[in-house]
Amino acid sequence: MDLSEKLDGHGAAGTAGRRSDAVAAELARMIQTGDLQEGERLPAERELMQRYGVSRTAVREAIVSLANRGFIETRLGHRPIVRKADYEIAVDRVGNLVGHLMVDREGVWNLFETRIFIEGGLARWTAKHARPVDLEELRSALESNRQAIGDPLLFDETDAAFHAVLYRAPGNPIYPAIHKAYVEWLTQHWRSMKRGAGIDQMNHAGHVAIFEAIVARDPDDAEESMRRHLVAAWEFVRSTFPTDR
Amino acid sequence: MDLSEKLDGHGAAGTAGRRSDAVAAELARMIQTGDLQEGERLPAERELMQRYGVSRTAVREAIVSLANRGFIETRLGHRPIVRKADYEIAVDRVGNLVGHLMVDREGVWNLFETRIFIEGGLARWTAKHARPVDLEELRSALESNRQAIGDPLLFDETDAAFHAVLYRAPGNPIYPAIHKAYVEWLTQHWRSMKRGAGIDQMNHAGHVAIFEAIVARDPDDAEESMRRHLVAAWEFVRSTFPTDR
DNA sequence: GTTGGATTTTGGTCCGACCATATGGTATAG
DNA sequence: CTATACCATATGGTCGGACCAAAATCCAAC
Repeated sequence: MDLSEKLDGHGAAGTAGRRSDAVAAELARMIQTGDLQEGERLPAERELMQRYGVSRTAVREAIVSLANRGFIETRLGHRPIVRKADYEIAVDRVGNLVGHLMVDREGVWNLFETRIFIEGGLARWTAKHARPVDLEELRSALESNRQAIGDPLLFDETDAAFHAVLYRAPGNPIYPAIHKAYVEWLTQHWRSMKRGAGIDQMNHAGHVAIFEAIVARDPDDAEESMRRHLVAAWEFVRSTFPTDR
Repeated sequence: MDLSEKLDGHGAAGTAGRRSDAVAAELARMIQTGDLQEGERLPAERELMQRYGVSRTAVREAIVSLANRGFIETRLGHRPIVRKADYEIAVDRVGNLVGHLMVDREGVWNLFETRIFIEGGLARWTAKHARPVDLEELRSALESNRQAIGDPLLFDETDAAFHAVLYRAPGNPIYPAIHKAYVEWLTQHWRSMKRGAGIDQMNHAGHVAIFEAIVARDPDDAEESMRRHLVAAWEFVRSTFPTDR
């Protein structure tokens, strides 16, 4: 097939956009419809150029495009491998796009504010709908967090794990993907904070308050506790910016 | 400069990854640090190949990569233009990554569920913190929506505008970007629904209930009204899937 | 000063070649 | 017979030069 483009000799961009875009679109379609299964190897470049009647250059640029969009994975000396993007990869990619928006206090605040919003809502949701198994997970995560007080690295880890339980509770894979992004994007600011031993105590206390509100099935209290917990955390994050007002 | 890579003759991938990746990384850095300002034109390909000591092929692939990531915008016969990605572009890009997850009912439901979650939270937030000007905007949007009953296209437009007010209210640019994505991603399913005149009536009634709860400053009622409104809408979206259970 | 065509710039494509890595099969050593 | 070293091949990565088409620019004619 010729991509339904009249083979107008070799040379410049035809009347219908870039050749490489046409190839990329065709391959992307095959991936999305399942003609090319996940994990399968893409045809070799030299075969694709014959199949679609374009040069290897065009094929290569199409492959680069697909790779950048996360549809395939390229390794040197190896045929590209089909990789359907999931929510995590997708959200991950947003990160390197808006990285430049995360350099000043306003950009980070915008992100952090959405976190307060979402986790507040999650705390409310969990207080209302959590199953016993969710509560048990939460209790367990809280205990691990308590034991980690004093060990900065371990505390951060168990801290994230505690919040992760809330993101998992609704059973929607989009939430954990968002949580992963929050952790990755905000982690650098978190790390640059010098923090005394008292900070861990305070954060753990926040977790306790959230947990207790949830087991008490008090949505309002759960949301408010979460909000207080995160706003307190923000005070430290914001302190990492020189131009504080 | 030579990208700090020993110019190991022309030929295959050096010891340090692809040449094009190195060029892309360097240009991306220049964009993020502001050495290349928004709207500015990138140097010509033939100049970049000299400046970095690589072939035009490598330069081109680097440019393709940057374009796919949204850092630059390419037009035929035109130098690429620097375009720093904002929240909208970023969220937009997630769409074409997870497009394949939006083909079955489960994927769409996961997305729709997050919409219910977020808009429920927004309704609650607005009921609690809305300024008079927000309420006025909301009232105006509601009136436009009422007048559009019967005109399918206009109704959808005013419907989205009504919800948009809620996304704008917190003053965080991330929320409108998310709303835009919801509208774009779910719009196709929405369109494929044949709907009688009564549906508009029902949806408008839902908006009225939400509005009244907000002006009454009743967060619980606002969230619940929004939830009912969206769950009802979901019933129609789900009907567009053949494998209903 | 404005307009319209010729020239220059610049991106898009093709071709053929070469190198580096990865894979697999084969011959050789144990 | 097994295991290892080695070589042929497949495949991706890079280069250089060439040509085309669209856009931008320049310049002369009006």
